[in-house]
Amino acid sequence: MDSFNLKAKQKRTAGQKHGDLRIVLLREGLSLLDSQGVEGVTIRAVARNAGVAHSAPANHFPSKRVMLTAIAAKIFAELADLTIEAVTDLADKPEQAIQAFAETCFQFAFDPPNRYQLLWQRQLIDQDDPALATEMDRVYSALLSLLRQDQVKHRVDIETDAIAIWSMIHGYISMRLDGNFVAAKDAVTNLPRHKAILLSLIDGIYYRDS
Amino acid sequence: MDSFNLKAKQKRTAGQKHGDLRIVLLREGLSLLDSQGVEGVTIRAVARNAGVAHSAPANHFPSKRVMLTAIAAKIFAELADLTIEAVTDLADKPEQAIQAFAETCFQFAFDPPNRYQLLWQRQLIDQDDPALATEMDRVYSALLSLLRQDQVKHRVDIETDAIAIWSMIHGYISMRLDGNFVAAKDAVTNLPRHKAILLSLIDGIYYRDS
DNA sequence: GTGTTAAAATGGACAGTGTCAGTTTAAGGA
DNA sequence: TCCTTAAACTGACACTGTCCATTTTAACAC
Repeated sequence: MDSFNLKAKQKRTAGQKHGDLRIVLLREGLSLLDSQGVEGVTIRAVARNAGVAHSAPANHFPSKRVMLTAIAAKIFAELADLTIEAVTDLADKPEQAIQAFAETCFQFAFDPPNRYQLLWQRQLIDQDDPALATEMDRVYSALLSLLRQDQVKHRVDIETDAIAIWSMIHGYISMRLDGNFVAAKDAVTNLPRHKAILLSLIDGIYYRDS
Repeated sequence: MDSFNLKAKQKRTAGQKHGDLRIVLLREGLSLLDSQGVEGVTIRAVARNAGVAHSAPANHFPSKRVMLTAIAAKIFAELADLTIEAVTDLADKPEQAIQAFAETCFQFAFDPPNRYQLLWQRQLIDQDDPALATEMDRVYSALLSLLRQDQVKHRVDIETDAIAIWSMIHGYISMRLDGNFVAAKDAVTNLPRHKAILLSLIDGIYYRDS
């Protein structure tokens, strides 16, 4: 009933009913993504769940594409935070760092299973969006700097190694999310398959020419 | 004007105006996929291009999903033919065979760029469709039998190696098609990057423990 | 030839979508 | 107190996939 409420009021610009509809819309969009998949995230459904008119989101997102891009940026930011944290303090153990990086991506992609897929749907989001690109670069840079820090003589370009690692991680996740692979253990190593597939690649990178 | 025409007529069932609208629809659908991407493939657009009413396709495909699945099966069949042909006569040269298999996938995915993507859109097609699954298995089996034929002692399960190879191929293609990677040459080997990324993996598979 | 029949093609309708236009509401500054 | 302006509203539009009743069409039995 005093300065606190006053401040809150002062932050609201003219015409606003919610404190900040944009934040509410992003939250409801993410909720719909988790519960119904990306096709459940319609402008009108988001507006319904937020309790506003079907055209209210247009004031905050000029198109559905922009709204989905904003949701994807949030998801990317979370992935970037997790991967960067996972490889911290593993700079001198590149093989472990690669495994930790990959493991983080796997867990992130499989746990709430609809989020990861949105990140790569070019028809739905604008991958040139600056906010999105920044977060995407943070993930890729984490992997790249991890390879730069170690002392191994790379037979191919460091960027090629990074692309190889990322391609395998992303490819395996994509196939799993599409339902083409199932979670399984490798028959020889008894490791979960997502760990086992990295073995050959890491061997190829770190033990070649030896 | 004789038995040949008669046979053609006898094949047509009652009510048909086109010789076989189903085939025409699949052709127009593929054409729209190539020219406008998967979002251009609407039932009504396919019907328009085929010169029939918007509801005519319903007689041949009970839903859009089924129609897209049929298109995807055609695409998969072509990929299967190409990959199987590519590894023929390379049974005793597994490394070359992997490269040939991968190269075929790359070319197929990049040349008309919209076809490959449809194959993995679970929201759009039914990957449990028998016709589709059969063609999908032909591709995977080509890779799997290629690994089974050679005499290398695998440190991991053969299926794990197959999944690793396929994950990398599929992951790289996906990222390229999404616009996240660009065609480039590896700075060290001077190979196209899509060839270079396979090097580490093949090294890891065929030269480990040596 | 003449009906009969059943598949195929038709036009119309429906709910849902993204987007746009015009209108109303409400907060903050003059 | 009035005015400005951003936000939210109602309503409409074209488009989509899907369903419906109807009509057309070609093969078959007689």
